[in-house]
Amino acid sequence: MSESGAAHLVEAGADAKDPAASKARLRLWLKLLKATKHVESELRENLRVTFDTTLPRFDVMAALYRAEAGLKMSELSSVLRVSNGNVTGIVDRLVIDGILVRIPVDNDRRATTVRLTKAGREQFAEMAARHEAWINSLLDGVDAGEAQQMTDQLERIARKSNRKGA
Amino acid sequence: MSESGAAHLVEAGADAKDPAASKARLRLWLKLLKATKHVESELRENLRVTFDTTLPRFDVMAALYRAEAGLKMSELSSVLRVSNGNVTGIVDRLVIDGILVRIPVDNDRRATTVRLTKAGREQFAEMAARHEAWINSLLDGVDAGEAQQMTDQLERIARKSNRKGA
DNA sequence: AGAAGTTATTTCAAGCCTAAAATGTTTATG
DNA sequence: CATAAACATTTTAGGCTTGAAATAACTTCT
Repeated sequence: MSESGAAHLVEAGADAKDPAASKARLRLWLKLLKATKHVESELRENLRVTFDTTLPRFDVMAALYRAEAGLKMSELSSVLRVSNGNVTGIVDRLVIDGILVRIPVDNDRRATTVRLTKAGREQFAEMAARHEAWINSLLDGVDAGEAQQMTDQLERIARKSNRKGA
Repeated sequence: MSESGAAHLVEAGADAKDPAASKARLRLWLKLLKATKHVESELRENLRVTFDTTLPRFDVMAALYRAEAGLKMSELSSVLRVSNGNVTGIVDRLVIDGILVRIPVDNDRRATTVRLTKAGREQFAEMAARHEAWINSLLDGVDAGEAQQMTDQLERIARKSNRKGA
Protein backbone atom coordinates (compact mmCIF):
# COMPACT_ATOMS: atom_id res chain seq x y z
CA MET A 1 0.00 0.00 0.00
CA SER A 2 2.07 2.91 1.24
CA GLU A 3 5.50 3.22 -0.32
CA SER A 4 6.82 5.51 2.39
CA GLY A 5 8.10 3.66 5.40
CA ALA A 6 8.05 4.86 8.99
CA ALA A 7 4.45 3.81 9.47
CA HIS A 8 4.67 1.99 12.75
CA LEU A 9 1.96 4.32 14.02
CA VAL A 10 -0.50 1.73 12.81
CA GLU A 11 -3.69 2.80 14.48
CA ALA A 12 -7.19 3.08 13.09
CA GLY A 13 -6.57 2.36 9.43
CA ALA A 14 -6.69 5.47 7.35
CA ASP A 15 -6.21 3.85 4.03
CA ALA A 16 -4.64 6.96 2.60
CA LYS A 17 -1.41 7.46 0.75
CA ASP A 18 0.04 9.66 3.46
CA PRO A 19 -0.98 8.64 6.96
CA ALA A 20 0.91 11.52 8.58
CA ALA A 21 -0.94 14.07 6.48
CA SER A 22 -4.20 12.35 7.23
CA LYS A 23 -3.54 12.57 10.95
CA ALA A 24 -2.56 16.22 10.62
CA ARG A 25 -5.83 16.94 8.82
CA LEU A 26 -7.79 15.06 11.46
CA ARG A 27 -6.13 17.11 14.20
CA LEU A 28 -6.90 20.25 12.23
CA TRP A 29 -10.54 19.27 11.98
CA LEU A 30 -10.83 18.62 15.70
CA LYS A 31 -9.25 21.96 16.49
CA LEU A 32 -11.41 23.72 13.94
CA LEU A 33 -14.46 22.29 15.60
CA LYS A 34 -13.26 23.21 19.05
CA ALA A 35 -12.39 26.80 18.17
CA THR A 36 -15.65 27.30 16.31
CA LYS A 37 -17.72 25.85 19.13
CA HIS A 38 -15.92 28.02 21.62
CA VAL A 39 -16.54 31.24 19.72
CA GLU A 40 -20.11 30.22 18.93
CA SER A 41 -20.85 29.54 22.55
CA GLU A 42 -19.44 32.88 23.73
CA LEU A 43 -21.42 34.61 21.03
CA ARG A 44 -24.61 32.81 21.97
CA GLU A 45 -24.14 33.82 25.59
CA ASN A 46 -23.44 37.44 24.66
CA LEU A 47 -26.49 37.63 22.44
CA ARG A 48 -28.62 36.08 25.15
CA VAL A 49 -27.62 38.37 27.99
CA THR A 50 -27.18 41.56 25.97
CA PHE A 51 -30.04 41.39 23.51
CA ASP A 52 -32.16 38.48 24.71
CA THR A 53 -31.86 36.80 21.34
CA THR A 54 -30.24 33.76 19.74
CA LEU A 55 -27.62 33.01 17.12
CA PRO A 56 -30.06 31.65 14.52
CA ARG A 57 -32.19 34.76 14.89
CA PHE A 58 -29.10 36.92 14.52
CA ASP A 59 -28.10 35.01 11.40
CA VAL A 60 -31.49 35.52 9.79
CA MET A 61 -31.45 39.21 10.61
CA ALA A 62 -27.91 39.57 9.28
CA ALA A 63 -28.84 38.00 5.97
CA LEU A 64 -31.85 40.28 5.61
CA TYR A 65 -29.93 43.36 6.68
CA ARG A 66 -27.62 42.84 3.74
CA ALA A 67 -30.51 42.18 1.36
CA GLU A 68 -32.49 45.37 1.76
CA ALA A 69 -35.19 44.30 -0.68
CA GLY A 70 -35.73 41.15 1.33
CA LEU A 71 -35.29 37.49 0.43
CA LYS A 72 -37.62 34.68 -0.43
CA MET A 73 -37.82 31.88 2.10
CA SER A 74 -35.89 29.58 -0.21
CA GLU A 75 -33.17 32.19 -0.75
CA LEU A 76 -32.89 32.66 2.98
CA SER A 77 -32.52 28.96 3.62
CA SER A 78 -29.96 28.72 0.83
CA VAL A 79 -27.90 31.67 2.06
CA LEU A 80 -27.91 30.38 5.63
CA ARG A 81 -27.45 26.79 4.54
CA VAL A 82 -30.15 25.45 6.77
CA SER A 83 -33.26 23.50 5.82
CA ASN A 84 -36.44 25.15 4.58
CA GLY A 85 -38.50 23.96 7.48
CA ASN A 86 -35.99 25.35 9.90
CA VAL A 87 -36.24 28.85 8.44
CA THR A 88 -40.02 28.70 8.67
CA GLY A 89 -39.92 28.40 12.44
CA ILE A 90 -37.33 31.08 13.06
CA VAL A 91 -39.08 33.53 10.74
CA ASP A 92 -42.42 32.78 12.39
CA ARG A 93 -41.06 33.88 15.74
CA LEU A 94 -39.33 36.96 14.34
CA VAL A 95 -42.57 38.00 12.64
CA ILE A 96 -44.46 37.64 15.91
CA ASP A 97 -41.85 39.89 17.53
CA GLY A 98 -42.33 42.56 14.87
CA ILE A 99 -38.79 42.22 13.52
CA LEU A 100 -39.72 40.74 10.15
CA VAL A 101 -42.62 40.96 7.72
CA ARG A 102 -43.75 38.46 5.12
CA ILE A 103 -44.68 40.00 1.79
CA PRO A 104 -46.47 38.10 -0.97
CA VAL A 105 -44.57 37.86 -4.24
CA ASP A 106 -46.31 39.24 -7.32
CA ASN A 107 -47.25 36.66 -9.91
CA ASP A 108 -46.31 33.72 -7.74
CA ARG A 109 -48.62 32.87 -4.93
CA ARG A 110 -46.35 30.08 -3.74
CA ALA A 111 -43.53 32.37 -2.70
CA THR A 112 -43.09 34.88 0.10
CA THR A 113 -40.50 37.58 0.52
CA VAL A 114 -39.25 38.23 4.02
CA ARG A 115 -37.95 41.65 5.02
CA LEU A 116 -36.76 43.41 8.16
CA THR A 117 -39.14 45.96 9.61
CA LYS A 118 -37.83 49.39 10.53
CA ALA A 119 -37.59 48.26 14.13
CA GLY A 120 -35.77 45.14 12.97
CA ARG A 121 -33.19 47.15 11.01
CA GLU A 122 -32.57 49.41 13.96
CA GLN A 123 -32.17 46.51 16.35
CA PHE A 124 -29.80 44.75 14.01
CA ALA A 125 -27.59 47.78 13.48
CA GLU A 126 -26.95 47.84 17.22
CA MET A 127 -26.32 44.14 17.40
CA ALA A 128 -23.95 44.13 14.43
CA ALA A 129 -21.66 46.67 16.03
CA ARG A 130 -21.47 44.76 19.29
CA HIS A 131 -21.06 41.51 17.38
CA GLU A 132 -18.02 42.76 15.52
CA ALA A 133 -16.46 43.90 18.75
CA TRP A 134 -17.08 40.53 20.37
CA ILE A 135 -15.50 38.69 17.46
CA ASN A 136 -12.58 41.07 17.42
CA SER A 137 -11.98 40.33 21.06
CA LEU A 138 -12.51 36.56 20.80
CA LEU A 139 -10.05 36.33 17.90
CA ASP A 140 -7.49 38.68 19.36
CA GLY A 141 -4.84 35.95 19.28
CA VAL A 142 -4.76 36.26 15.51
CA ASP A 143 -3.29 39.30 13.82
CA ALA A 144 -4.63 40.80 10.62
CA GLY A 145 -2.12 39.08 8.36
CA GLU A 146 -2.74 35.67 9.85
CA ALA A 147 -6.46 36.25 9.68
CA GLN A 148 -6.23 36.95 5.98
CA GLN A 149 -4.07 33.90 5.42
CA MET A 150 -6.35 31.58 7.37
CA THR A 151 -9.39 32.97 5.62
CA ASP A 152 -7.86 31.97 2.29
CA GLN A 153 -7.01 28.50 3.53
CA LEU A 154 -10.49 28.00 4.90
CA GLU A 155 -11.87 29.17 1.61
CA ARG A 156 -10.30 26.11 0.03
CA ILE A 157 -12.11 23.87 2.48
CA ALA A 158 -15.48 25.55 2.10
CA ARG A 159 -15.19 26.04 -1.63
CA LYS A 160 -16.55 22.64 -2.54
CA SER A 161 -19.82 23.55 -0.90
CA ASN A 162 -20.27 26.40 -3.34
CA ARG A 163 -19.94 24.88 -6.73
CA LYS A 164 -23.31 25.01 -8.36
CA GLY A 165 -23.18 22.73 -11.35
CA ALA A 166 -20.34 20.29 -11.92
CA MET B 1 -1.06 57.71 16.47
CA SER B 2 0.24 56.68 19.85
CA GLU B 3 3.34 54.58 20.38
CA SER B 4 2.28 51.13 19.27
CA GLY B 5 4.76 49.20 21.35
CA ALA B 6 2.83 49.66 24.56
CA ALA B 7 -0.20 47.68 23.60
CA HIS B 8 1.09 44.21 24.34
CA LEU B 9 2.34 45.27 27.73
CA VAL B 10 -1.17 45.89 28.90
CA GLU B 11 -3.07 42.95 27.55
CA ALA B 12 -3.17 40.73 24.52
CA GLY B 13 -6.37 42.59 23.91
CA ALA B 14 -8.06 43.35 20.64
CA ASP B 15 -7.00 46.73 19.42
CA ALA B 16 -10.27 48.51 18.96
CA LYS B 17 -8.49 51.23 17.06
CA ASP B 18 -7.61 49.05 14.10
CA PRO B 19 -10.77 48.72 12.03
CA ALA B 20 -8.97 46.85 9.25
CA ALA B 21 -7.80 44.14 11.63
CA SER B 22 -11.25 43.96 13.13
CA LYS B 23 -12.80 43.45 9.69
CA ALA B 24 -10.20 40.83 8.86
CA ARG B 25 -11.06 38.94 12.04
CA LEU B 26 -14.75 39.20 11.29
CA ARG B 27 -14.18 37.77 7.82
CA LEU B 28 -12.09 35.02 9.34
CA TRP B 29 -14.89 34.17 11.73
CA LEU B 30 -17.48 33.99 8.99
CA LYS B 31 -15.26 31.76 6.92
CA LEU B 32 -14.44 29.60 9.91
CA LEU B 33 -18.11 29.12 10.53
CA LYS B 34 -18.81 28.34 6.91
CA ALA B 35 -16.01 25.81 6.55
CA THR B 36 -16.92 24.11 9.81
CA LYS B 37 -20.59 23.92 8.93
CA HIS B 38 -19.73 22.51 5.53
CA VAL B 39 -17.55 19.73 6.90
CA GLU B 40 -20.01 19.04 9.71
CA SER B 41 -22.87 18.69 7.31
CA GLU B 42 -20.98 16.29 5.03
CA LEU B 43 -19.99 14.27 8.05
CA ARG B 44 -23.52 14.17 9.36
CA GLU B 45 -24.77 12.95 6.00
CA ASN B 46 -22.04 10.30 5.76
CA LEU B 47 -22.75 9.03 9.25
CA ARG B 48 -26.45 8.90 8.50
CA VAL B 49 -26.30 6.96 5.26
CA THR B 50 -23.33 4.74 6.12
CA PHE B 51 -23.95 3.92 9.76
CA ASP B 52 -27.46 5.20 10.45
CA THR B 53 -26.17 7.34 13.30
CA THR B 54 -25.61 10.99 14.18
CA LEU B 55 -22.73 13.30 14.95
CA PRO B 56 -23.57 13.72 18.65
CA ARG B 57 -23.71 9.94 19.04
CA PHE B 58 -20.40 9.63 17.24
CA ASP B 59 -18.87 12.25 19.54
CA VAL B 60 -20.02 10.43 22.66
CA MET B 61 -18.69 7.13 21.35
CA ALA B 62 -15.37 8.73 20.39
CA ALA B 63 -14.89 10.15 23.87
CA LEU B 64 -15.63 6.79 25.45
CA TYR B 65 -13.48 4.88 23.00
CA ARG B 66 -10.50 6.90 24.18
CA ALA B 67 -11.43 6.44 27.84
CA GLU B 68 -11.47 2.68 28.10
CA ALA B 69 -12.43 2.69 31.75
CA GLY B 70 -15.43 4.85 30.94
CA LEU B 71 -16.37 8.35 32.03
CA LYS B 72 -18.80 9.77 34.50
CA MET B 73 -21.70 11.71 33.02
CA SER B 74 -20.20 14.97 34.22
CA GLU B 75 -16.81 14.12 32.71
CA LEU B 76 -18.49 13.28 29.43
CA SER B 77 -20.36 16.56 29.33
CA SER B 78 -17.19 18.42 30.20
CA VAL B 79 -15.08 16.67 27.56
CA LEU B 80 -17.71 17.24 24.88
CA ARG B 81 -18.48 20.73 26.11
CA VAL B 82 -22.20 20.27 26.06
CA SER B 83 -24.71 20.61 28.87
CA ASN B 84 -25.38 17.84 31.37
CA GLY B 85 -28.98 17.46 30.34
CA ASN B 86 -27.95 17.06 26.75
CA VAL B 87 -25.65 14.14 27.49
CA THR B 88 -28.39 12.40 29.45
CA GLY B 89 -30.59 12.14 26.37
CA ILE B 90 -27.91 10.96 23.98
CA VAL B 91 -26.62 8.38 26.44
CA ASP B 92 -30.18 7.16 27.11
CA ARG B 93 -30.62 6.34 23.45
CA LEU B 94 -27.19 4.72 23.10
CA VAL B 95 -27.92 2.53 26.12
CA ILE B 96 -31.21 1.41 24.58
CA ASP B 97 -29.29 0.47 21.44
CA GLY B 98 -26.82 -1.64 23.43
CA ILE B 99 -23.86 0.56 22.59
CA LEU B 100 -23.29 1.92 26.09
CA VAL B 101 -23.77 0.70 29.65
CA ARG B 102 -24.25 2.73 32.80
CA ILE B 103 -22.27 1.45 35.76
CA PRO B 104 -22.81 2.65 39.33
CA VAL B 105 -19.79 4.30 40.94
CA ASP B 106 -18.52 2.76 44.17
CA ASN B 107 -18.90 4.94 47.23
CA ASP B 108 -20.92 7.56 45.42
CA ARG B 109 -24.47 6.68 44.61
CA ARG B 110 -25.03 10.00 42.85
CA ALA B 111 -22.62 9.27 40.05
CA THR B 112 -22.71 6.90 37.10
CA THR B 113 -19.90 5.75 34.85
CA VAL B 114 -20.71 5.25 31.20
CA ARG B 115 -18.76 2.78 29.10
CA LEU B 116 -18.89 1.34 25.61
CA THR B 117 -20.08 -2.25 25.34
CA LYS B 118 -18.08 -4.73 23.30
CA ALA B 119 -20.50 -4.19 20.44
CA GLY B 120 -20.10 -0.44 20.88
CA ARG B 121 -16.32 -0.63 20.69
CA GLU B 122 -16.47 -2.74 17.58
CA GLN B 123 -18.93 -0.40 15.89
CA PHE B 124 -16.86 2.62 16.76
CA ALA B 125 -13.61 1.13 15.45
CA GLU B 126 -15.25 0.80 12.06
CA MET B 127 -16.69 4.28 12.16
CA ALA B 128 -13.42 5.88 13.25
CA ALA B 129 -11.57 4.53 10.26
CA ARG B 130 -14.19 5.77 7.83
CA HIS B 131 -14.38 9.07 9.68
CA GLU B 132 -10.68 9.73 9.29
CA ALA B 133 -10.89 8.97 5.60
CA TRP B 134 -13.83 11.34 5.17
CA ILE B 135 -12.01 14.14 6.94
CA ASN B 136 -8.89 13.48 4.95
CA SER B 137 -10.89 13.84 1.79
CA LEU B 138 -12.89 16.88 2.91
CA LEU B 139 -9.71 18.71 3.91
CA ASP B 140 -7.66 17.65 0.92
CA GLY B 141 -7.15 21.28 -0.08
CA VAL B 142 -4.83 21.67 2.90
CA ASP B 143 -1.42 20.04 2.96
CA ALA B 144 0.19 18.62 6.07
CA GLY B 145 2.33 21.67 6.78
CA GLU B 146 -0.55 24.08 6.47
CA ALA B 147 -2.70 21.83 8.61
CA GLN B 148 -0.12 21.93 11.36
CA GLN B 149 0.19 25.70 11.10
CA MET B 150 -3.55 26.29 11.15
CA THR B 151 -3.96 23.92 14.07
CA ASP B 152 -1.55 26.05 16.07
CA GLN B 153 -3.33 29.25 15.15
CA LEU B 154 -6.69 27.80 16.06
CA GLU B 155 -5.22 26.66 19.33
CA ARG B 156 -4.75 30.31 20.20
CA ILE B 157 -8.42 30.98 19.59
CA ALA B 158 -9.67 27.99 21.53
CA ARG B 159 -7.15 28.34 24.32
CA LYS B 160 -9.15 30.88 26.27
CA SER B 161 -11.88 28.35 26.75
CA ASN B 162 -9.45 26.25 28.75
CA ARG B 163 -7.82 28.66 31.11
CA LYS B 164 -9.17 28.35 34.58
CA GLY B 165 -7.81 31.37 36.38
CA ALA B 166 -6.32 33.67 33.72
C1' DA C 1 -26.52 13.80 64.95
C1' DG C 2 -28.84 17.51 62.26
C1' DA C 3 -28.80 21.56 59.40
C1' DA C 4 -26.70 23.76 55.61
C1' DG C 5 -24.13 23.71 51.65
C1' DT C 6 -22.20 21.27 47.65
C1' DT C 7 -22.13 17.97 43.93
C1' DA C 8 -23.98 14.55 40.22
C1' DT C 9 -27.49 13.73 37.53
C1' DT C 10 -32.10 14.10 35.54
C1' DT C 11 -36.19 16.61 34.21
C1' DC C 12 -38.38 20.39 31.98
C1' DA C 13 -39.64 24.11 28.73
C1' DA C 14 -38.45 26.26 24.75
C1' DG C 15 -36.11 26.65 20.64
C1' DC C 16 -33.12 24.72 16.84
C1' DC C 17 -32.35 21.35 13.19
C1' DT C 18 -32.99 17.81 9.66
C1' DA C 19 -35.21 14.70 6.30
C1' DA C 20 -39.37 13.44 4.51
C1' DA C 21 -44.22 14.02 3.60
C1' DA C 22 -47.91 17.12 2.62
C1' DT C 23 -50.07 21.32 0.52
C1' DG C 24 -50.81 24.60 -2.71
C1' DT C 25 -49.17 26.84 -7.07
C1' DT C 26 -47.06 27.25 -11.50
C1' DT C 27 -45.32 25.44 -15.81
C1' DA C 28 -44.83 22.12 -19.45
C1' DT C 29 -46.76 18.69 -22.45
C1' DG C 30 -49.88 15.72 -24.77
C1' DC D 1 -57.93 21.73 -21.59
C1' DA D 2 -56.13 18.16 -18.67
C1' DT D 3 -52.73 16.27 -16.34
C1' DA D 4 -48.08 15.50 -15.12
C1' DA D 5 -43.92 17.49 -13.51
C1' DA D 6 -41.55 20.95 -11.05
C1' DC D 7 -41.43 24.34 -7.46
C1' DA D 8 -42.01 27.13 -2.87
C1' DT D 9 -43.27 26.60 1.37
C1' DT D 10 -45.14 24.43 5.56
C1' DT D 11 -45.93 20.53 8.49
C1' DT D 12 -44.43 16.55 10.97
C1' DA D 13 -41.64 13.33 13.66
C1' DG D 14 -37.63 12.70 15.96
C1' DG D 15 -33.40 14.10 17.81
C1' DC D 16 -30.17 17.86 19.64
C1' DT D 17 -29.25 21.85 22.66
C1' DT D 18 -29.46 25.06 26.36
C1' DG D 19 -30.40 27.11 30.97
C1' DA D 20 -32.89 26.49 34.91
C1' DA D 21 -35.35 23.82 38.29
C1' DA D 22 -35.78 19.49 40.70
C1' DT D 23 -33.83 15.17 42.97
C1' DA D 24 -30.89 12.66 45.41
C1' DA D 25 -26.58 11.83 47.72
C1' DC D 26 -22.41 13.39 49.82
C1' DT D 27 -19.72 16.69 52.95
C1' DT D 28 -19.00 20.05 56.44
C1' DC D 29 -19.75 22.45 60.48
C1' DT D 30 -21.39 22.95 64.81
